[in-house]
Amino acid sequence: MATMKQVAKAANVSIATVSRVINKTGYVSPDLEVRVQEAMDKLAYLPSSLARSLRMQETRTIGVLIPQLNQPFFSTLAFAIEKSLFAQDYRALICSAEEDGDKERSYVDMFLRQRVDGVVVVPTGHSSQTLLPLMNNGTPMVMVDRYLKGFTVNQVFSDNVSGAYQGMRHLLELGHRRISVIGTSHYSEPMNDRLKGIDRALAEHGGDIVIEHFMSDTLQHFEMGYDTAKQVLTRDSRPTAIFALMDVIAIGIMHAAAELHMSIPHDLSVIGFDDIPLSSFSIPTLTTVAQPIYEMGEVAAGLLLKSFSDDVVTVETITLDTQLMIRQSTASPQT
Amino acid sequence: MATMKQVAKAANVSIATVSRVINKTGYVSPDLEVRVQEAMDKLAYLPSSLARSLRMQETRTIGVLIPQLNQPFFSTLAFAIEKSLFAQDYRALICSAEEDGDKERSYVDMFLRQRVDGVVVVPTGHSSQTLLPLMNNGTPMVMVDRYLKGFTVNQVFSDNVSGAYQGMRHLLELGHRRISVIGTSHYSEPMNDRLKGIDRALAEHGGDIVIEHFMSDTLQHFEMGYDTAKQVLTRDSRPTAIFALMDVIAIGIMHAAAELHMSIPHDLSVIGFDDIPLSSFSIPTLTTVAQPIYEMGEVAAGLLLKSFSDDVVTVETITLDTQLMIRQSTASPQT
DNA sequence: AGAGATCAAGTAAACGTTTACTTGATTTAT
DNA sequence: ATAAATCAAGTAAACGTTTACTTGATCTCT
Repeated sequence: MATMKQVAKAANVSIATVSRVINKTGYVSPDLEVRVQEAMDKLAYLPSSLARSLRMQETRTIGVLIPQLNQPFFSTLAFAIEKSLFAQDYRALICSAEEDGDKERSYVDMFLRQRVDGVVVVPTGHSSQTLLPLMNNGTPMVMVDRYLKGFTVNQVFSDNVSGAYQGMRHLLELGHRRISVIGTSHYSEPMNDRLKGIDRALAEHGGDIVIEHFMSDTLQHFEMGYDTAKQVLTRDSRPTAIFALMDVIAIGIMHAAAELHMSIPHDLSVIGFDDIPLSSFSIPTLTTVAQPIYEMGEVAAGLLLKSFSDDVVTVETITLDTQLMIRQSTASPQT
Repeated sequence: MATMKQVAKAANVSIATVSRVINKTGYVSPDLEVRVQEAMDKLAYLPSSLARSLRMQETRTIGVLIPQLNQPFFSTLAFAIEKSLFAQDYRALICSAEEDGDKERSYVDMFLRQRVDGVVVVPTGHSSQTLLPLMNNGTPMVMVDRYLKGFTVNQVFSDNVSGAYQGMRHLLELGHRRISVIGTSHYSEPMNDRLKGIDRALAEHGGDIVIEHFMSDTLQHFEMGYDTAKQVLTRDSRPTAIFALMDVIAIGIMHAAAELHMSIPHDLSVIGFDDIPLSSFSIPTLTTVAQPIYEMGEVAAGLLLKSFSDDVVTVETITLDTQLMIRQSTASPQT
């Protein structure tokens, strides 16, 4: 790749003039301008972001750290963030920690070395230590989906408590009294909130509900739902409904039910959480609590970019609404 | 973030010594070394990749350009590439062109500005023009999955022809004679190869087969399969089997069949292509032609990195084997 | 003991930009 | 007509590294 110096020589001007043409900073006479443009075209010149970033002390790059990219919810989120950032002429460095604290830590290091202007992070939650270097460095940060106590940063969540509450109410209103909850213990704050919402619905309803929780920490969630459901559904007193704390888990559950020749929703109701695209195309379609995934990404990106222009440091927590999507996988239990 | 100069001052040595400690290049006496280490720890110093890249004329960054990240096949591929690169201490700049030539072009520009050391690309195929700047710049490149005529670069494919051939033979051996093929026309080279494999199986079999192709170019593939299947399955003479050229399409097809109260594989056989994780968990599980997605990513990354160390420029084309995964969605047709 | 070799550590140039400052020509005002 | 103001374009410093080259002390050998 050519350099500015070479362009300057080809156009027979100084490098300052070339820079001014590129960035439209300062007046350049028309004839010089065309000479510079022609030289750039001829040399297929594109300015070095490297040199520019070094000089400007700004990289226009944002670190995006996700716990697990091979999961529809997170890949959609990352994708939404990248898209929003790109539209504002920022790059995204998308990384997957794979629920591994060490990997997370090493990506944080990488962000610092790359001198990213900010980060959007969904913490693994393995340890709040891993993100501390970013805080100490004063790197602007937005946390999405999961939160970490002791970090006062911008945050974007969906309303997990109210979402789970709605979902549970739906099951209770259908008449279910024996219900299992299957979730993941991986960094459990949003999971805890969902359990909290479930508890609230139970408390409100009162009485005679038999409920059991199964929290596992397998990484492959299809399988996790499958394995747990197999176990739960082959016992003596099986539940009439299962609340899966993630859609991918629900898919695994439905698969297990099919294998056991149980028909959904006739023999078993299943409700999920997230509303990944697949949920509208599973068989049967999945009743679920929709998170506004795309919007979460957009809001997170917006919040971060806004914090760049703000001169005072403000910390915001934005909670987005969830929505119950009633589809085919839930019905009243057989009596 | 502190700079090397500040570390040098804190340790009371020259910046050259600091650099030598960091990179373990050249002998530094033990006492100086600990002083430098302590200074770095105290200042939480991490070297600037920016400055280092500028000076070294190497960024250890690879551009990864994918046509559509919100698709399991591609996101898995991107993920595999990132993982392989990271293990070799290279960063990945993952971008999704969303099957849009302009977006692809603008990411190519970004790669050049960022001075990436190489690229791994699955072209949208909208125009070979978009990738030309990379070629002209001499950026090392590996193409995966889709190919572009006129580009002599390293390539990694799976054997689409043979895969589709195997898939089609499977259907024919089961006794299907009326078969529909549903695929996407989006950059169609791999799709064409799959059709070629299908044709070969037909030719070999001879005679009485009724086959129809439906190639669409919708971006949301679940819906595409759904819409097309709805149309195909409600006609007078419906096929007894559908070959979906991608698993995501097959999912949509199965959903349409369910809505039409057709049982799979009893009333309709469906076979897919790709073997995304979901295929083992759909109901019924999906017979499909497996591409070694993860391996494709690893091989592509390896090929690129190898080309860095090679002094002579060689061009390799690696074709990986596909494998027929027979699951529940295919059976002999009712007679 | 003294010359040459060895080598630890420092100095400074270079990577490719941006931009404050300088320069010298042209315009404006008296 | 001349001094001041304006302004287009150029010069050079700075961003934070790496590394060729320099320096000066210590070691080795006769």
